Amino acid sequence: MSLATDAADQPTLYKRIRADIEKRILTGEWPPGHRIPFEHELVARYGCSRMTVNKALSELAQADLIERRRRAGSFVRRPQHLSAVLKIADIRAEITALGRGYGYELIGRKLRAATAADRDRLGVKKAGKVVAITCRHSADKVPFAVEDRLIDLSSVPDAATADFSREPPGSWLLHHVPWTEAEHTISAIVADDRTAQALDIAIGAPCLVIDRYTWRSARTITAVRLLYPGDSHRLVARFKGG
Amino acid sequence: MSLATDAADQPTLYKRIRADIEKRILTGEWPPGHRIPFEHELVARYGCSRMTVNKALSELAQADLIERRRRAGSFVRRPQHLSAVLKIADIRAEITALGRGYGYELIGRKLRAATAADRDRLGVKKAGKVVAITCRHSADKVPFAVEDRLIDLSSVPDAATADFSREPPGSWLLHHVPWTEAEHTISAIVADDRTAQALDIAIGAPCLVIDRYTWRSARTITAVRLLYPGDSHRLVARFKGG
DNA sequence: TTGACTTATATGTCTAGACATATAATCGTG
DNA sequence: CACGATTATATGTCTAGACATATAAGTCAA
Repeated sequence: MSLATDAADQPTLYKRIRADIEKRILTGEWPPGHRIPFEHELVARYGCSRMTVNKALSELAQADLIERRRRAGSFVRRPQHLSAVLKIADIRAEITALGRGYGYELIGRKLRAATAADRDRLGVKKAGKVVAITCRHSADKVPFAVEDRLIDLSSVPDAATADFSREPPGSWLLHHVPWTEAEHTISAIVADDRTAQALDIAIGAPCLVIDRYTWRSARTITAVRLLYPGDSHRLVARFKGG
Repeated sequence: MSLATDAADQPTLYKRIRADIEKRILTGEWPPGHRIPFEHELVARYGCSRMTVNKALSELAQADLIERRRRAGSFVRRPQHLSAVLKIADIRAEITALGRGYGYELIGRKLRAATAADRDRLGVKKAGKVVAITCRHSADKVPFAVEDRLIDLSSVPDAATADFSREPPGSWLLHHVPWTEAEHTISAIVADDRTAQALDIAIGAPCLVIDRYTWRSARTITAVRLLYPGDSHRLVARFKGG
């Protein structure tokens, strides 16, 4: 997101092209919806090959600054305001990567015909069976997060027989089911009786909540709610422009 | 971020390569620090040109999943754990985009020599003056968030004379100061007396907290803490694989 | 042992083409 | 005029090279 355009900072051509366009977008000179020049126009303007321009535009597209449409051109996207993007990952990998000892406990597992609440939560009209799983993840024996998950068995039949007493469902799903879309919601709640006990915190203590829904081409796979102790666990992200 | 590797879903080669590597990273098969195969090895394995492999790896690097080092190779990055990436944007634009009426109130503004706490919060050794701003954003007259901000005047001298009684400091900064790096931390707290009053919620009610630090090439620009009512406001992100 | 120099190598960027593909725009027909 | 078929075009992907550049690793001298 650098605004610099001088050759000293942007030695390479494609970065300069990218930065030039980015600047016009960020300053509002090219508002959302504005069509940016066609590749062949930029090729002419910068006197380079199409691949160089394409690399610049592809990166802007990957960063969601522009949207590219075949035959139509490339357009400035509406800014994603305060949208949060959480990389999908399973908690086991997260804790292990922190160099802490990972612990897992299956608290409950139920296989049942989907109730109205289940269908609502999964966002499906009619559902057959679902698996409901509650489990706890800990780091160095300290409760790290509690997980409350629903898996749609019509999308993932194998989940009916998977052994979740040893492997966390998140890890299992990541290995067995590819996903194409996910949605995250972050919010905050105060711990109720059950949550407080599971996380070993006081009733009324703040909790960070992440709700994640995962789809595979319009089929719901799973809905999961993760509860973290809000005053100890923090989600940190650092990112760079340029 | 799809994990699919079948040709039906991943028609193009570079996406398949990217997905294959991503899967190994996300499942933990290739842990942080692991060196992924060299470009020429992937070229041999997939039987394609180097540019195709390079495009796959470049995108993974842009997504911060891997780090590329000349002469050394490409390495799996430490996951930003459950890292949250919040696109920088100001609340005014966010509320307006939701189609709701934006309201703004400056609660307090102080220009002062930086105290020890200020320096600590801004992460600077010695600082001259700072501006401390407290304000409230509302959507359709309902409190949306309270903002508590510190601006380093040695980095942004103009902020001393800016009129924050009408324009929110976030919007002002976005228009006046380019940033190169930002860090976000998300956590949860329960509302204290002052927060509860500002957000018109009960004391002890959950609040979502976003702390944001912004730099411009190693110079701290601003530190801001945003408090949202945790049970009403939600940060949502939807993203796609592929 | 240490520091300076050299070399090998993996990535970084770029080219001038190619064919594929989605789709906006046009044309033709009922 | 409405609607289906055709065409033109911008992007999507890919190739087989090229030279640049940062740097890990090895070499050699003080």
